[in-house]
Amino acid sequence: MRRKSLSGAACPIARTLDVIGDWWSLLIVRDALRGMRRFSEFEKSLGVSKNILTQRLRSLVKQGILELSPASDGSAYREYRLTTKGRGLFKVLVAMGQWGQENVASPAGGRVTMVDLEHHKPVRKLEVRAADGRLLGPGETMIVRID
Amino acid sequence: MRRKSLSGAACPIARTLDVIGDWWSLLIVRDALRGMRRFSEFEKSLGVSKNILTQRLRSLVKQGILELSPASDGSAYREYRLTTKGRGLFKVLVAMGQWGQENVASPAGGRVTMVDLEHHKPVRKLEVRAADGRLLGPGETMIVRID
DNA sequence: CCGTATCCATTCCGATACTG
DNA sequence: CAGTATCGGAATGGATACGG
Repeated sequence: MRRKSLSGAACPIARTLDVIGDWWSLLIVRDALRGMRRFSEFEKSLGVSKNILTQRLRSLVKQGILELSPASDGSAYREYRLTTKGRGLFKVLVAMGQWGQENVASPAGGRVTMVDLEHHKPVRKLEVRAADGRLLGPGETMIVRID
Repeated sequence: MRRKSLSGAACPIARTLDVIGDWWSLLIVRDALRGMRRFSEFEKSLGVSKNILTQRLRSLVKQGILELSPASDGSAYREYRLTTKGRGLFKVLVAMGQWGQENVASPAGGRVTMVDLEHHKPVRKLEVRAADGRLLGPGETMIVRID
């Protein structure tokens, strides 16, 4: 039988996995966040076959994570651009990247520890204070969203 | 042919997906973070068939995300407990949960906006100040790790 | 209760050839 | 360049029966 759909799950994590919980989607979003927009760019970066890439791109467009627009360089082709919804996955990718760097052996190095999601670039210095006024110290970790 | 392995990828996101980028692993980790430890608990919660669950649990143990220990209640069976490495995925799950709540229609409500990873519980009030001294305001979002 | 073993359907993925 | 069409192998997932 086929895989159960999680789209109606009460848990938002399950619903997220239902949308981007496959092998390629998040990697496509990662590349899109890096600025890739063209079919051939994704194809070369991922080393995925054309038919699979077509499937995944179509699915991401359908989900409202990517959208198609005319090419910006005047060529006859279209581009895949992230929507606001798609850019929201940046946080998920940052978390996965950090975990991977800390927990899965890598052939190379590099670290990003703080990221300003509004401007999509690293933050060098940041002061974080807890509710009781205490200043957070080295080693402490948080995910923060300002409301 | 078979799926390419991403285990040697330079990108830590790809390496992470190589470890937990399948349909069930993150949901098992989610349940483990909620306190589940027994085979039957996962089985009931996920509605997954026994053979698949066996496979996934074995894989997670092999990856060092779960570990087996004797049952704490005196029964003859074993428990699956998260390792430190496994608990590190908490951040990934929080990010996915937030994205799902904001971007995928749900049958129910509920929100968690700030989480203290050290104590694994929500934070009610938090003040965040950028490098230039500016106080972050409503709507701004960051992922922060104190170094 | 905690799996293992088997079977089957579906899906995924890669390779290749082809088209406008 | 950007796909579409088709193929086959492999992995995935579900159901069920069985065993310690």
